[in-house]
Amino acid sequence: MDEELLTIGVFARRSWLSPKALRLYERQGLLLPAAVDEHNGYRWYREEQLETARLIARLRRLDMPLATVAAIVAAPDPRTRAGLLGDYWAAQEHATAVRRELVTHLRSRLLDDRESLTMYEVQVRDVPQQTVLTEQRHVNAQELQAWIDEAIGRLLKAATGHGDGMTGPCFIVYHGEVNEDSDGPVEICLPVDPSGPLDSAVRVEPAHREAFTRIIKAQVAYPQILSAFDAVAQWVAAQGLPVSSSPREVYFADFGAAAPSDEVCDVAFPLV
Amino acid sequence: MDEELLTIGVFARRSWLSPKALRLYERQGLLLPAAVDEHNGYRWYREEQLETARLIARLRRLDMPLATVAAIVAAPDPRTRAGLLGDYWAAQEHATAVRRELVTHLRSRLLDDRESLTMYEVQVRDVPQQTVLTEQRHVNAQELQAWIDEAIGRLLKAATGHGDGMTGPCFIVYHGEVNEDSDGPVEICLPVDPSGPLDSAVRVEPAHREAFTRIIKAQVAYPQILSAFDAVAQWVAAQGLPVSSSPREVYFADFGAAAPSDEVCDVAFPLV
DNA sequence: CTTGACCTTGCCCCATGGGCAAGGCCGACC
DNA sequence: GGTCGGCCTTGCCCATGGGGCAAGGTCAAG
Repeated sequence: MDEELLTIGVFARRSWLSPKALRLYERQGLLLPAAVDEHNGYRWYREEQLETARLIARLRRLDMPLATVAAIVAAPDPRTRAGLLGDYWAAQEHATAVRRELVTHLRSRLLDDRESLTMYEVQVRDVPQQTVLTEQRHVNAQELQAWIDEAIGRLLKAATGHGDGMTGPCFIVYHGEVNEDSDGPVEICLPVDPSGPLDSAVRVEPAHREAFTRIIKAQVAYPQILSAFDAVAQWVAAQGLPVSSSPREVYFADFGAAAPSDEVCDVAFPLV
Repeated sequence: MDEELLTIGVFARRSWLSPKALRLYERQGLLLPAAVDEHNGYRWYREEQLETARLIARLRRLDMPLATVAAIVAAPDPRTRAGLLGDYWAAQEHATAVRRELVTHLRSRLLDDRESLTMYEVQVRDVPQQTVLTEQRHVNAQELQAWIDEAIGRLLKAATGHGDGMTGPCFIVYHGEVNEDSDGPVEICLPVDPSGPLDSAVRVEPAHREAFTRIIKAQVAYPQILSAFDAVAQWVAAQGLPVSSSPREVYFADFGAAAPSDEVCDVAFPLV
C-alpha cells in the first residue's frame, strides 16, 4: 500500500475545495479524512479521496445542498449517481421555469401597469338558485391546480349523464384560506339540470346577490389573484355590507383556449 | 386623508408577507411602517403600502436578495424597475445556463466515466527553440476565456504581418494560479517566423523537454482541466524530475471546429 | 376581571462557509 | 539549542432571510 497521505492544505488545493469546507464536510460525515493524528489533531487524506472530493466540489458549484451531495456521493454506482443528479437538476429547471414565468408576468405588469392603475371595478349581480355537481377537498396551493383539473374532468363527465349537462359556468368556492401552509377546504361546483338524479355529489346553491370583479387570465396566477379577492373584500367592507358565504372564482370562459389578456373569471363574494 | 392604518398582522396577511419578515424589512430600511406607536411599539401600515409590500413579496419569490429588492423598490419609475428586474433575471439565466452545462458534462462523465478510469497518459517530448508573439496579463478565471479570444485575435493579426505568419501551435502559459480569486499572470504565445521584426511583443521561448498529456475538448472546461494539470504534475513528481518553468496548454487543433471528443490540447510542464 | 388574540423584543436555529484570533506543531536555518 | 515561517487546530463572529419559541405588554370583548 502506497500510504502517502496528504495534509488538509495540499488536499484542499488539489481537490478545489477549501480547508474550511473540508473540516465542515468531516463534521457532516460527508468526507472523512483517512486518518486523524491523535496527538495534534492533524487531518490526513488519501490520494484516492481526491476523486470523491472533486465530485463534491463540482456538485457544490451547482449550489446543490450538502445533503443532496451526500446522497449522490453515497450512491453505490455511477448510474445511480447520474440519476440522482438528473433528478436534482430537473427540479432546479422546474423551479427556474416557474420563476421565469413570474418574471415575465411581473415585467409586463410593471411596464403597462394595467393592474396597478386600473383599480378593480366591482359590481353587484343577482345569481339565481342553481343545482350543482360538487366535489370538495382539502388542498394546499401547490396541489390546487392539479386537483382542479382532475375534478373538473370528473364533474364534466358526470354532467354528461345528467340531463342537459353543464347549464352554467363552473365555480370554485374557497371555504378556507389556501396557500402553502393552509389547505382550504376547496369546493368545485358545476351547475347542471335540476331535473336530473339527486345523488350525493349534488347540492343546491341558494340564490344570492354577489359582489364581483372580472379579471383576465394573466391575473389568475397565484398569488396575484389574491389582489382581486382583496379588492372585492375591500369594496364590500367599504359599503358596510356583510358577506354571507365563502368567496369564489367563477370561470365563464374556456380557460385553456384563452389568451393571457382575455377575461376568463369573476372573483365573487356572496352578500346577504 | 383616510387614516385607516393596518396592524402588522393584517398588513402581513394582505401583503402575502409574514410579520417577522416585515419587522426585518423595517430594520433593513426596505419598508418602513407609516407610524410606530411610541408607547407600545406597535407598527402601523397604510393601505397604499400594500402595493410596495406585494411587489417585495413577488420579488422575494424569485429568491432575489433583499439588497436587489431594495434597489428595485427605490427606483423612481416603472421602466427603471422593469429594467433592473430584467438585469437581475438575465444574470440568473446566465448562471443557470452555466450550471446546466456543468450538469450535462458531469452526467456524461459519470455514465461513461472516460476521465475517471482512463488515467492520463503522460509522455515526454523535446520542443525546439521558438520565437513567439506574446501578450501577458493578469486575469482571473472568469475573464480568462474572453481575454484569450481577444488576445489570440490580436496575435493572429500581428502574425500575418510577420513573415510566414503562425509557424506552430499557440500555447498559453500560466505563470501563476488562475481561479476565482487568483489571477495569474497568464501569457499567450504564438510561434512565428524568427526572421521577422523583433518588436516588444516578441520573445524567444527556449528549447526544452516537456512532460505532457493530451486531452479532448470536453476536458478543457474549468475546473475539470485542473485534473490534467494535476496528473502531469503528479507524474513529474513521481519521476523525481524538477520542473523548469510554468505549466502551459498547447492548442494544436482548431478549437472552435472541434467536437467535444476531439483531442485539441496538450497540458505540458517544461522539464530541466 | 378574565380571557384570548394580538403585539413587542430577544434569543437560538437552519446552511455554507469566510475571516480572524489564539495557540500548537514541524521542519529548516543559524 | 533557539528561532522563524508556515502549516495545523479550535473557536468565535459575520452574512442571508427568515422560522420558532419564550417572556411579557396591550387591547377589546364578554
